[in-house]
Amino acid sequence: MNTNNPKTPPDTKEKILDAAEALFAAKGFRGTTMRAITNKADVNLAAVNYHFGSKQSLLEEVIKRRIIPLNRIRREKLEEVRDVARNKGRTPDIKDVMHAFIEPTLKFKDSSPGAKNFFTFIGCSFTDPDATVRQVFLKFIKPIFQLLSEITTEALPRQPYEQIFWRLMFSMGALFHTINICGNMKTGFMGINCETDTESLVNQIIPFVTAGMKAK
Amino acid sequence: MNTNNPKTPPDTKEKILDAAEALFAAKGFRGTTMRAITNKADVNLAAVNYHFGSKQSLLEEVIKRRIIPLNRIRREKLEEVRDVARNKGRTPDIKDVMHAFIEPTLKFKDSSPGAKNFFTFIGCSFTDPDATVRQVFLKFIKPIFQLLSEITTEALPRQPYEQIFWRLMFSMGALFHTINICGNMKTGFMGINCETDTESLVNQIIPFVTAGMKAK
DNA sequence: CATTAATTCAAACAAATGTTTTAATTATAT
DNA sequence: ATATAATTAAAACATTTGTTTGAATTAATG
Repeated sequence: MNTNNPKTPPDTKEKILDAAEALFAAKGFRGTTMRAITNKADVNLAAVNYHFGSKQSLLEEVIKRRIIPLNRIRREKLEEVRDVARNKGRTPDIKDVMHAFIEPTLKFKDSSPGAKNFFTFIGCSFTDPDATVRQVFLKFIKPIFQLLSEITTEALPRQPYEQIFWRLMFSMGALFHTINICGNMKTGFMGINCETDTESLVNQIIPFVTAGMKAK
Repeated sequence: MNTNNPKTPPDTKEKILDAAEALFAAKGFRGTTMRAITNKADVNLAAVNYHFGSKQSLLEEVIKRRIIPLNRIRREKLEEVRDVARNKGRTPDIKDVMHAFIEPTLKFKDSSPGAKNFFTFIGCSFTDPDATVRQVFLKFIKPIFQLLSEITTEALPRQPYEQIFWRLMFSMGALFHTINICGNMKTGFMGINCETDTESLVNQIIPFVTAGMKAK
């Protein structure tokens, strides 16, 4: 058995994960067939069931592989903002809070070639009509969103929780929609080249959501 | 032939449209089978192919039926904001522009029982990984988005178009995400009852996107 | 080297899919 | 009422789906 031996060339398991990730991003979970995955990965059709058990289990592994490190980064950045503020005896700046969540999320796209596909997949999955996909994502997003909403509450102590909740939802909507546009409409949309580089995209979205969170 | 005779009880075509709409919203286009549609509509399996030709054509009819009247309302409201401003020799207020687009969109949900399902379907379709669904929606949304972006440019003449474009994207993201949450997470999410009434939802989102559009 | 375990492979499986067909039924019009 | 068109119905069709099987092959172990 080859459990991540760094010497050998791309594992069968890894080849499958990469292929599935790319196809899920392009065609969705339901739209991706086992045959498409195994063809792209250049492995036998039975390999997915042999190594992962089922298509559903493969989905979970595809998601886990990227979301766990991504969530660790987001958690670190969020906690840093909170701790720095606490040490100064202040409330966190909402702009820093938004930045701590959004920047690593968008930057994540550039971290590796496969991450870009995953990034696209995230974008559609949060609103996937198929509960199968949505629930797997929600399971991983819920705790980090919990932390985000706690720190946001500290940053905006005068706003009622319901308002904070909805404004965070609006911000997440803006973020996920952006992620999705980058993934799906590269060919341009309404006369704009959507291939804007990540840096300037962050610089666009942060002022928008910050102003939105502070509104009125 | 019964082409919308108001006397007869629900047409077969209409029963199919209603059933398909509800199922597309709940399970997505790919996740909905012809058998599920015809069972729910209580018609014969062959009825969809007889009346609509194919599943794909049915999809287009489901979308057209609601999006055309919805777009007419949005267009009217947007043009009114533009014309009122012009008659006063002023630039439109961005808050009014946002309101003209968002309010009828959200209110549309309450216009009829079926509209609520369609509403949910809109939410997922804009980010559907399946190009089939996305393209049908884009075809209908593009002209109205064009108008929105023109009037927004009049309202914010000092912002570069690229910035306006992205901020509109963020606003659309917030809106679609909200639509989707209302459709899919009725059971509550993060300790908040997402069944907020439309009126207060509008009152939440308008200040958010308005502040975002004006930021800096 | 021999033996055992792990992996790959081609083929087949059962279930589900959108669509078509052909006959029965219902409505419409002359 | 009769002929004609429109609709419904049950069954079958050809594909495609995820999964399983059992033999062949490769790698690991003694």
